[in-house]
Amino acid sequence: MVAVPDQGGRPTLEDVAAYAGVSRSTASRALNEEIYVSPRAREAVLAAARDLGYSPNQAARSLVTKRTGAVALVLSEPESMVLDDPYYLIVMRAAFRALAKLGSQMLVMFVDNRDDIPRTMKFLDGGHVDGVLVFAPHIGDPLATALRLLRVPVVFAGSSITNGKGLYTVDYDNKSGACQAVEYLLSQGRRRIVTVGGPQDQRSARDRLAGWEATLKSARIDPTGMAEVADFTLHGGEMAMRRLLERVPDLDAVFAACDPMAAGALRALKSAGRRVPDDVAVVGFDDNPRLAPTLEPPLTTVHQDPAEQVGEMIRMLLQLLAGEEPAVQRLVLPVSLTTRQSA
Amino acid sequence: MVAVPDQGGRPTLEDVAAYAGVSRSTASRALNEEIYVSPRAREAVLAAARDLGYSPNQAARSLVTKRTGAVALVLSEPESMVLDDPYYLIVMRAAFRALAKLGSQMLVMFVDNRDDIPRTMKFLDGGHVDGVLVFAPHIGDPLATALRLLRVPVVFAGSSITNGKGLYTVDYDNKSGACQAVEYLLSQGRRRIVTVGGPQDQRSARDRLAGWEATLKSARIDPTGMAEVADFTLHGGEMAMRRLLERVPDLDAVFAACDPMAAGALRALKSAGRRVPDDVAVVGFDDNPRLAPTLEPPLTTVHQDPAEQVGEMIRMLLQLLAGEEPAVQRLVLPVSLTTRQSA
DNA sequence: CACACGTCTGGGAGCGCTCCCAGAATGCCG
DNA sequence: CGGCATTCTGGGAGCGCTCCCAGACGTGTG
Repeated sequence: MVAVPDQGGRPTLEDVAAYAGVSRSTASRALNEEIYVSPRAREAVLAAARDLGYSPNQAARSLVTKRTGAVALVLSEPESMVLDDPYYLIVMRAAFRALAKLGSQMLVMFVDNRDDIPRTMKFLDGGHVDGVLVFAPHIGDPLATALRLLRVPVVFAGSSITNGKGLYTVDYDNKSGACQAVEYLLSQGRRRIVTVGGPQDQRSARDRLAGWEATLKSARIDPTGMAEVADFTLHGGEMAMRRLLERVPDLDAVFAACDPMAAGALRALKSAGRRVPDDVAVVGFDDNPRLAPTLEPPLTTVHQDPAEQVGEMIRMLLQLLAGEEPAVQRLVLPVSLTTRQSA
Repeated sequence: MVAVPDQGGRPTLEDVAAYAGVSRSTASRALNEEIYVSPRAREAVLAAARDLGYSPNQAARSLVTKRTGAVALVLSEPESMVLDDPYYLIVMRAAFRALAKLGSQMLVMFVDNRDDIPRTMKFLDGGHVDGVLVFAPHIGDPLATALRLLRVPVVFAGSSITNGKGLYTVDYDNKSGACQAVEYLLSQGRRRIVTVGGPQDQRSARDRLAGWEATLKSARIDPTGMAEVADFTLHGGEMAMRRLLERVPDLDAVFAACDPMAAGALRALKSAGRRVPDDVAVVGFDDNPRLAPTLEPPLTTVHQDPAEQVGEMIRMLLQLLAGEEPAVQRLVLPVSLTTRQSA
């Protein structure tokens, strides 16, 4: 905590009341838009507040209302991964906007590693925030387990945390998205459909891989040896694609578990002399607005919107804060395929 | 503001004191690591706090100390620009870490457009934060002007805001960086040195362009027609490079005002059949750790570290909060060239 | 005209903490 | 053993706000 210089006596509610010639109670009522205030008094108070440049002291208010007006957004991801992708930036902005609309502030907390956990927990449990939104995509993230013990409501993104009730999550239907992608490829007559999967310590990556495999199997196609796993980056995707080209030279389609990896696959295919979509069809996952439409050719990909996800998380948190029980504890949002030129 | 369920009586300082068999004052002293507490009492209080799961009420503390323990990080940039670049993500993480070390929280606020300004101002002036860190790179940003009226200390990144005292900024020496880049190219025997400049509504872009121009002139080289301006993106850089290749076919070096644009230039040069660095030397600006070393060939670029900048901003804010006058109001950090293979 | 009822107002209490101050306990000196 | 500094302790006040309650109005009803 840092020192603070004298703020030169900013006006209090009492000052406003005195200036307006009413009592503190009436001033409070006027400012909080309550009923049972005469128009005359209300006007006077509002004018006084304006004249004096009054703004209420949040600490004093919190002290009695037991609300902080702040929600924490916790991002648990090693630094290196966060920087490759504007994903969290989209999430942050969406969360900020949605919370601002509710008059709440967004408190961002990063958790890089185990050492950060105690401090984070202590803070979150210290009554500084009304609720917590968590992005902890990695299966078995110790933070996620710890967060379950919190006294404030918590809503998780994704579904890496599985057991236990009183656990609230919002996730996209990753498996269904993968199924749709593969089914689309099948419907186009593709049969040698390989995949570039994501890191298997993440639920979403696993689900996408499972969706791909299940759909192939139900079409009586053997998926053995048709999958490579990479790290959700462009470079990783490119490398994985090269390995696939070597192992499955006659492949005619790729399902990549995220758009950056699809971009990498595209690059590998291009340098191998394969034409997209003529020789090989490519489908991605994310529909990243900065990436998918700008690729060459524009990418067919499974559409999802992080902003929507955050919105649903906040809606759920709001219900918990109001003491209501959300209709579903584990919300799964539908996804659909956006077709462009790559497949 | 959102509703909050009953928190089921979390323990207060009074509870801890009673449990430990001491007074509220002693408990407070023990918890705040003050002097004049007997070891016996301290132990008892600490144990009690642990047993009860006590954590102090921040609102109550703020009310008397006049400190919130929070610092706002304000990012004024239209949404579209933020997403291309992990720059702000680096800034946020660095700020978060530096503030966490001081026991302060980071409150992130995004400002997309004019409409956001009144709400932002109202909040910042409402005593919710102890100080404000601002990234508002665009010259004439109305937010920057408004922020000057705040009652809490403000430190700006960059130097787009120029007039007025009581104005605190931390910037990199953009002009010097550009000079170093161009001088290096000159020392390598390059003479036809073009530049891909950044958006000229940003001080940093202007300064880099000015540095390039001044250095050429002092080497008695006419810069006329040797500059193109783009939007700090890879794609913009590629387009600008193409225009330059058309207009200045005999160019032998490029100074790009940021790394993504240098990457774009590299791409344009490659597709034009120019070899780097044999035919054309390329120098960037930023030394983006995710980009510069991974390009083909690895990029020679002007090194700067956003984390260092944020660190200095926080240091300056700390001085202001302590009521001290910082040694310099407008801190300019030195930059230096990192040479790799592209030049 | 008494009474009830809805509208409006002000004062008091209290949220949980830190700070100040008076005083108790302790140590150490001559 | 008295005196004095030093260490430690507890109680009171008060930060600025919201909420509760008692009471002062006004208006309508029997």
